Formats: sequence, structure tokens, C-alpha cells
Amino acid sequence: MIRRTPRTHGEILAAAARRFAVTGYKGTSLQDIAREVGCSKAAVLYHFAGKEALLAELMAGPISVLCELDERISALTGAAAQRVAAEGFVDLAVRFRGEIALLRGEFPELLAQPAFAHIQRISERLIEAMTGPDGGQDARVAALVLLAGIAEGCGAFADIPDEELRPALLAVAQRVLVTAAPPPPRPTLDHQHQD
Amino acid sequence: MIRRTPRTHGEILAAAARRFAVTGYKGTSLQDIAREVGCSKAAVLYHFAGKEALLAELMAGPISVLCELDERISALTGAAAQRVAAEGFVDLAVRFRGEIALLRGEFPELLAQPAFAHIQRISERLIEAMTGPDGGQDARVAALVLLAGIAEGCGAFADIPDEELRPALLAVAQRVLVTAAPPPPRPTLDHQHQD
DNA sequence: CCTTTCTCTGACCGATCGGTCAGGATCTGA
DNA sequence: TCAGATCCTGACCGATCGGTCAGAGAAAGG
Repeated sequence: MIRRTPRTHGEILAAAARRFAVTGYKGTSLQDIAREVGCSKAAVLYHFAGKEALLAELMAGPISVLCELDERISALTGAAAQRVAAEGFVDLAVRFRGEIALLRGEFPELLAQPAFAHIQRISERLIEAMTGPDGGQDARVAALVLLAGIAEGCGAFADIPDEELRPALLAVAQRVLVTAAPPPPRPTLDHQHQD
Repeated sequence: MIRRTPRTHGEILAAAARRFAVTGYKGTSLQDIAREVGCSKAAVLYHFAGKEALLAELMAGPISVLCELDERISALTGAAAQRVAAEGFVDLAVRFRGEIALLRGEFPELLAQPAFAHIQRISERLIEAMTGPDGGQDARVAALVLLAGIAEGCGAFADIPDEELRPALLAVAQRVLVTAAPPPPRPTLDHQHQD
């Protein structure tokens, strides 16, 4: 009586991840997943309550890590919160880039679902933290570009090993975020400078 | 006999843009668009050959500008190509951020369609140009994050006026891109592949 | 007036979606 | 051997999708 759902459960999950990564969540039908596994669509729905449950189980890992990150950040402010948010998000993106990639830009609509409502709030707090102590509009734009860029771009980073991707993304984050208000010595770019 | 399609054509187009911006391309049905206009679904299909034609007409502007940018870049190399690519893409994003936003992360699937195949190629060349003369993996990661971040993030920039958004994005681009490998500037991190 | 052209509608089509259901295998434990 | 739980299937459901079609209604021109 120990064997709950022998091997098909995991197989279906893996197949769903593969399909989602290729055609996106909405673009993948239960039929597609069933075909990938080599079983019937009804079998998929025997192991999982529905398509949404499939996604929820796939995203359980990154979501729990994201929640932990949110709690860590909520205890901080200013530059400390900014640094932890950036590093934490990079770590999360590197570790779960496969899972994040399979959402393929469907964040807005998926986040609109009540099941993922808290993710929406967390990402907003993440943006706020990444905006940093400067707090200006430029800093907020930078934070948004960084967050969206990492989230959307990490689908293209599948072939880069973790130990190379992490420092690369950290370097980008360090460069892009407005770390403070003080005037940096470097001139800001504009169209009219020497060629 | 002059009046081709009086005003409904433009009305339908505007309504489609509004709906696409809210629920995405795939997430918007012709019924939704018809409801927004206040006509029947058949009327929408009377003015437009199909849903795809609707999108194509909406994206005609940004696509033509993107093609121009591609041609301009193809005549350049190295740092010059990088600068033109970054500035050109920022300009494009600022100017057409409404149109870009209504794709809502559906780039991958839409680009997979044969009708948008050349866009795929152009974006790859854009990445290559933005990677810059350094050419290392870190530079490529930075370029990807920037491109994806601007494309995905500009949907959140609707309330920022052009004259504020452009310099903000240019500043981000200048910071994030690995500008060069030459001697004077700051050392690139962990990058032992030059001779 | 009638005819033609343009604009638009409601009904309808086939396909596909997520999901349900009755029941057939297959296995387990007594 | 039989009973019951587990695993899975094919058939089916209602909803919705993009798209078609015959024809109604209005406008224009003779």
C-alpha cells in the first residue's frame, strides 16, 4: 500500500515541464502533455487535479524560495534591502531558470489568477527594494528593466552553467542598479559626445 | 466611391490594441474586440482578413522602424554598432512601447510564426551588436538582459513621458552594456579568455 | 422607381480546449 | 479464488476559438 503513484506522476510532471518550456503554459494542451508521456489525457487528469495543479506543482520550488526572499527583504531597508533583493533574485533565477523559462512571458496573466496573487505583491516589493535608496524614477526604471530582463532572459541561459551565469548576472545587477544618490564622476550618456 | 472603409476600420484597430494590451494577443478573442467596438465578430472579420492581420497592421510601425535599425547596424561593427543598437532600440522602445507592451511576452511564440521570422533574425543580430566588441559570455548575458528587460518592462512605463523615459533607459543601457575590452577601463570580472 | 455596392448581422462550421465518467485492466491481500 | 483498490482508457461533455456564409439594411447612382 506504500506505492502511492508509482512513476507516472513524476513522468507527467517532467513531460509537462518540457512542453511548457517549448510552447508555454497556455500554448500547451493536456493532449500535448499526454502525447509526450505516451498516455491518455485522462491519465494526466487522474494524477493531477487539472492543468493549473500541474503548473502549481512545477512552480512550488521557485515560489517557496521567492517567499523566503521576500521575508528576508522585508526586514531590511535601503541599500541592504537592495543588495539582498538583487543577489537573492539572481540566485533564484539561476537556480530555477528552467521553471521560470517555462512561463515564457505569461507572468502577467498567470499572476492575475488569484492562486498567484501573492506573487504579484512580492514582485512589486522586489522592485521597490531594487529601486534602492535613491528612489528616483531612473532608479525604478533600472530596477524594472533588471527584473524583467532576468526573468525573461533566463530562458536563453539554459546552456550556461550555474557557476558562470551567476557572476555574470550579478555583474549586470551591480552595474544597472542605482546604488546611491551621490554624484558619480562618470558623465551620463547623451547623443552629443565626441566620436 | 471614395469612402473605402469609413471609420470602423480605425475603431476596430484601436479597440484591438486596447484589448491586446490588457489580455494579450492570444488571450484576446475576436468576440472581445467586437464587444469593445460594439459590433459583431463578423464585422471585425469584414474589415480584417483575420486576427493575425489585425496584429500585423498594429505592429507595422515598430516593425518597419526595427528593420531600418537593423540596416543601419549592419553597416557598422564593434563599439559603433553597439552604441547605435542600444540607442536605436531604446528609441524604438520609447516610441512604440504601447505596441510592444500589447505583445505581453508573447514574443517567442509570435516570432515562431513564419510571418515574423525575420524579426527573430533581427533580434538576434541586435543581441550580437549589443554584446559589443568584448564578445565574451558576460557581455552577451548583459545584452540579453537589457534587450529582454526593455522589451518586457516597457509595458510598465506607459505613465512616464517620453522625454523622461528615454534618458532613463539610455542610462541603464550605458551602465549595463560591456562597452569594451581595451586597457584603461575597469577590469571585467572573471574572464580569462584573451591573448 | 430599381439596381448595385458597401456594410454589417446572426447562424453556423469544424477544431480544440479543459474536464468528466463509466468501465476495463492490473495488481494486492486475504 | 475472489474482493477491492489502483491505474488507465475511450467516449463524451459544454464552452470557446477563428473563420465562413447567405442575406438584411442602408446608401448611392441611374
